[in-house]
Amino acid sequence: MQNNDETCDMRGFLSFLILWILSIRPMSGSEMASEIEKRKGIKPNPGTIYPALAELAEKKAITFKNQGKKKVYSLTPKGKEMLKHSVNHFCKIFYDILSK
Amino acid sequence: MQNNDETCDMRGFLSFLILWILSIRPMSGSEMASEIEKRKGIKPNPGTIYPALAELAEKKAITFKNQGKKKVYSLTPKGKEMLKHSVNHFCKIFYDILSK
DNA sequence: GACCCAATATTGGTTAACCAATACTAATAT
DNA sequence: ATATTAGTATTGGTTAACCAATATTGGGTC
Repeated sequence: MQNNDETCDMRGFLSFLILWILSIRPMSGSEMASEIEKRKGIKPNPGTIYPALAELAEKKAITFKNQGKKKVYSLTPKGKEMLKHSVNHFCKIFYDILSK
Repeated sequence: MQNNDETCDMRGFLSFLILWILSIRPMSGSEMASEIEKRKGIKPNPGTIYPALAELAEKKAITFKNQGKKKVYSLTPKGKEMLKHSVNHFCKIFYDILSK
């Protein structure tokens, strides 16, 4: 843990976060990284974000369209289902945090 | 990932969850494990929960009182501060999920 | 077409969260 | 006081999420 007072390093949440953010709006890998930086304060490395995107694409949770030199990713119907399921799980665990 | 459709395995959230649950009410390690099972659906193993509790105790985030054969853990002022900080971080990342 | 840059991809290695199995401890019962 | 059992603790090993560094690709520009 980088910060000694930080109990919540978000490890394991990256693909969840990706699906969530893509449900707000489609975007490219580099935009994703910046969006995640806004939220977490730490920008994921290329070696982190691209394999994560590749894995989600292989699972048919996301697709992309080439747009210039970027790949604009968006959710597939399967990805939306997965996200819904994960959000349910998430909320079951943390239901009483949101109403703090 | 156990479930192929699960994007959110909560790895890395255990100590955060512990602080959160202890802020609701003090409880022992075994009770913690059951409470976590209720939320996550998976009960953490002894080899997971007790080292986590020991680490938080060493950081002075929690203390305990012996009560029968149990150790009833509760938050210290420092633990409350850490939790507050972590909840802020958490909400910064996931602020728009809670209002789904 | 040669060069440059942004975006994407890959490789190799590290770390830490977690589990399974086993050991210890303390209270209670017989 | 011995056995039992719930609770707590430990040990050793596995796995996967992540990073740092490097490589590749694809557009634009001169």
